[in-house]
Amino acid sequence: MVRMSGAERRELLAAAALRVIGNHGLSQATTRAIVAEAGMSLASFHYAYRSRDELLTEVMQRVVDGEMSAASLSLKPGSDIRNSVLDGMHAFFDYVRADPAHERALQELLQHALVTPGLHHLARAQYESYHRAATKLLASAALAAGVTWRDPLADAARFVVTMTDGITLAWLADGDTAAAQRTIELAATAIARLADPVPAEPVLAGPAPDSSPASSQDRSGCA
Amino acid sequence: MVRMSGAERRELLAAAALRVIGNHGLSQATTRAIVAEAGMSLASFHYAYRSRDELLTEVMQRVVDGEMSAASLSLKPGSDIRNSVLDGMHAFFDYVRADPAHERALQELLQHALVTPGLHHLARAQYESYHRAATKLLASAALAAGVTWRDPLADAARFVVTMTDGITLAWLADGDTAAAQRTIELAATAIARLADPVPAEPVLAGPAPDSSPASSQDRSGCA
DNA sequence: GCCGGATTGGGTCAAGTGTCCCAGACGCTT
DNA sequence: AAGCGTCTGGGACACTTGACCCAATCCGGC
Repeated sequence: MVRMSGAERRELLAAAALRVIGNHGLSQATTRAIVAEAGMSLASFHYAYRSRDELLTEVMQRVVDGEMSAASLSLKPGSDIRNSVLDGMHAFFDYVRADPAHERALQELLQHALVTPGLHHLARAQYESYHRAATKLLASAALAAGVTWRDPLADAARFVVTMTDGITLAWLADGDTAAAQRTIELAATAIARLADPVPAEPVLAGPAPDSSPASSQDRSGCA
Repeated sequence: MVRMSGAERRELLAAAALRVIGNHGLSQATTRAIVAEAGMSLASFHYAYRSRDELLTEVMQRVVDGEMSAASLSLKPGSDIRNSVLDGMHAFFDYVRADPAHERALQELLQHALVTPGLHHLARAQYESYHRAATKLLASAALAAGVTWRDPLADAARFVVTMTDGITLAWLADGDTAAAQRTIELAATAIARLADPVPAEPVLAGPAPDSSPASSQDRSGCA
């Protein structure tokens, strides 16, 4: 097999690990299964990582850093806050549907972090990054739509992540896309209702925040 | 060790399996770990179950049947639909907080069902039972509060489960009880807003539906 | 062209795992 | 008391796993 640097191999192994976890579960993500998925040998694995635990910890760290996160919740700037949120949640859901194995992998890693001594902070960090991403998007959407959030932004962000998590879990379980989309409608309404219109006044023109669905940002959805 | 019937032993092993899964993850739920938790020997295990897979499948089936489900979402009949929903969600959350390992076990089993050939139907059945329980509770609450649900009951129920799932996941990750309780407030408002008051007319007296928090019913919350 | 660090393929080992087996004990029925 | 079905403790076996090892190869720098 072609030689490559340790850093490159680490990335390929981390990506292979996510695919094996997502398709077969964490139990089946043995070192042999991961190197087979990556097209490598065990020696290369241990050249790149000291242990399987080190690989899993790095995969989780990369998820938290956003390098391997799930769908970004994004919003299209628009005049109507509800449509903005709705568009963003649909884009998020399209991403989930495009790669459900990825979502399952994130869930498995979250559970692993919750029960593994010394790793709980990664579960917390994962949700902090989800909440941060949601906070940014809600701030951008509010600016674009000319609204303010009545509740603290952190609470609204948590509310958004609550819904994207719940929508994802139910859909992974029952595959009912139409029902999930109806839930998204209800969720968008609920989120939009947290907003108040800004009193009418001259709007200061400025560039719209960059929040395209294509950007690979921290997600504010489910694990 | 005291002798007992096969049926009794099956129940004890299933309960022990849930505890091991919740505390250490599915990977660590080996036959030896489970019998140690149950205070039995391997021979007793294999007297009760043909294999580890059979035990796990039965545990999941029992979860679906509600025998080992999570917190029941319950509602206190009241005049105000929002307070009814709020009370119920608080009761649900209290139950989650009382035994987070149980919630983690349900999550692990759900993920296992999602990736294991032949078991996906159990994941679907699990959510169907959650949705059924939520549907029943929403119907009872509406009757008690003198409201109707604008949207189809199935959609409202799915919305409820979406929120209880999301609230549970975020709390398991970051342990922020106060934030979770603020999310519950927002969720209760969002759910209550799906209701319309029934037009004023003589109310036909009838027994209030049994929906006490103590009853061990199918949950309508997270996996 | 040589050298040395980087990287590799293939193998090995100890530990753990799921499953199976068996002699023995227990308890109920006759 | 005997017989028989049920249940048990302890052990064994084949397989898998994570980690480690080593000779060999590759490739960049000098």
